[in-house]
Amino acid sequence: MTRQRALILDIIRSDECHHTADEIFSMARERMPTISRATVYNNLHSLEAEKIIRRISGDGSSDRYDNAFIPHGHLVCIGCDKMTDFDLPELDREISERLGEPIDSFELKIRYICPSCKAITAKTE
Amino acid sequence: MTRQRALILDIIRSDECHHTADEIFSMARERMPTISRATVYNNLHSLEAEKIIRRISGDGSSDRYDNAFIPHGHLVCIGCDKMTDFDLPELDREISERLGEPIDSFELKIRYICPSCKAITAKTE
DNA sequence: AAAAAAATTAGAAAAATTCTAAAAAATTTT
DNA sequence: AAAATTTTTTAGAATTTTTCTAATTTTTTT
Repeated sequence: MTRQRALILDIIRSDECHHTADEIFSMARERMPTISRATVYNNLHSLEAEKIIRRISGDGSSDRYDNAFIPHGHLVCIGCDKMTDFDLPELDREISERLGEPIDSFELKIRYICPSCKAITAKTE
Repeated sequence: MTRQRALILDIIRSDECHHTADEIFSMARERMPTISRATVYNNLHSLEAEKIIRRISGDGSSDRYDNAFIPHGHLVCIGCDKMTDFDLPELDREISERLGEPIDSFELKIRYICPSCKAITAKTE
């Protein structure tokens, strides 16, 4: 556990949003101006491999990183692109039952129109 | 519907595997040597927007494209990286019930150890 | 058939990620 | 605690992936 690794982990943990590698790099730079981009990528990979954080595939854009706690999915609004967590405490059990095999992990992304975008659409029509 | 667009769609439809944009470009080149990379990307984007095909976020690597028929998830083996389809005909209804909102679409990736990798692991131990 | 609109092309540009080799930091051994 | 070893970091180059641009071609409309 190096200072760089601790910093990267702290950035991911102290913020409920899911940041891209580049955002994490920029935020890390503010607190440690010599940190290298490669270090950020290296640590994101190793932290992911150790299941300390989770990678969320970017919908088109870059991947994002998430604090890996309880299993949950992600709601992505097709209007404003905002991403929010969606609790799914039973889904991993349900999947492995349906599959008949134990699973390692899952990633679920749900595209929908968020309440505030829905309100805007309703007003315009 | 141009010849290029038809070719790209045919490549995606005539193969059960899920290819990356670059693979689709290479396959398209074999059949139409003048087709441009930008055309492949443009068409993949528009076909996705029209919901004729689906994009599957790449687990680390490039995104892949899939024939968008019935809702299904993807099994990805953490041993050999192979990706297979996994039928989930009810999941979109279940999600929108749990969410209390209609959804546009979902993408589910399940990481597990496939039967053949499991057999190899069992043998080695 | 001419005009307008849309799509394609090739290549440049941008963005995202990985690689490399040297230096620094951390860990282990003596 | 010093030396040796291993691991990590650094900076920047290189690679990979995707997007953009402006000119051309194709398609559609008038």
